[in-house]
Amino acid sequence: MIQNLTEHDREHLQEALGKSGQKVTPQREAVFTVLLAQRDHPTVDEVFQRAREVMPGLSLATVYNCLETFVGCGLVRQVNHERESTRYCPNLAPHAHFRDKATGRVHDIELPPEVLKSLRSILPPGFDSEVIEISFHGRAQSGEQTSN
Amino acid sequence: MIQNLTEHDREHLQEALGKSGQKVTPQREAVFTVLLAQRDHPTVDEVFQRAREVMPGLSLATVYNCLETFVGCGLVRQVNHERESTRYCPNLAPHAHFRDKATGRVHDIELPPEVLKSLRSILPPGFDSEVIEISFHGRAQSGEQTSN
DNA sequence: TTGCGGATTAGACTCATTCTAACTGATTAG
DNA sequence: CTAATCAGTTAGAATGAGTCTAATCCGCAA
Repeated sequence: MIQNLTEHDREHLQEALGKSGQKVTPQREAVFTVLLAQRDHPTVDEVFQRAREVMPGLSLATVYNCLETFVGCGLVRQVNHERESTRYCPNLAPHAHFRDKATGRVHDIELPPEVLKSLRSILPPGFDSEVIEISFHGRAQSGEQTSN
Repeated sequence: MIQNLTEHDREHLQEALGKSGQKVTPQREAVFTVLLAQRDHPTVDEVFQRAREVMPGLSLATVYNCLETFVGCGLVRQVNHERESTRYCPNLAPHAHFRDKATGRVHDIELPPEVLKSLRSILPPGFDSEVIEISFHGRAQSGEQTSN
């Protein structure tokens, strides 16, 4: 189920962590592996359950720590929808999120550069934004897949 | 500080509540008044504090109830930023939100129809969205006001 | 006057997240 | 080699926004 990291992914992990003076640990590797293995925007708890299959001693606190670390060094994005539990997403390309009302599932929606640009353009002068979050909420015809 | 509702606002409240078979109560009036008096995206707790000045017996649970009711009948919008406490906004025109990193304050950003349209257009067929939330996070030069 | 139903209330409860303090294990300094 | 250090990990306690529950209130209809 959960593959090991490819050489490429491991390097990616190591480089990103290294840049902010942090190390690859077995726990971080396990959590990162889980994120890449199934890109369905898991919650912390889901990551925890999945990672435990591979590393039974892993603690929830560590999963929180790892995910926070990854967010800090730009390896993954947080996805929030209203007050539901935070989800995590290893897709770094600019994209929006669509939450399906019926299933609760989250889909990535590609965000073309020109749309992103037009969004940035609505900010009045003096406002400088680093992060834009766009989330749709509605219904997807069942079977729609934008898993990515 | 907290004015009474104008005749117009009271009618607005009554009509919106009435449409979903609910009544104007003193508590709902107080909470609505607070929302209109200071459009700074207050949290539930802030609404609670402010409304209490005018109606000391008011309970927190009621504030939660009122706000939920208002959201339900389209009188106000919820504003969420990451996992911070939910804020409430009586601005019904389509707009985005900008959260100032430094102050935590939330500003409304006008959303021109064509930008909204271009956003909708990125949804693949089969995705049908009722709600779009757009939030910026960054710095506003101090003094910037988009209070509205 | 009684009964009904929606609204309100205080306080208990939930649950995601954060905090704390102890522990581990690798690396460095003496 | 031994000790000190330090990042990382861990279990469990603490936090806090939000929800639930059960009792009460209140306006209205029978």
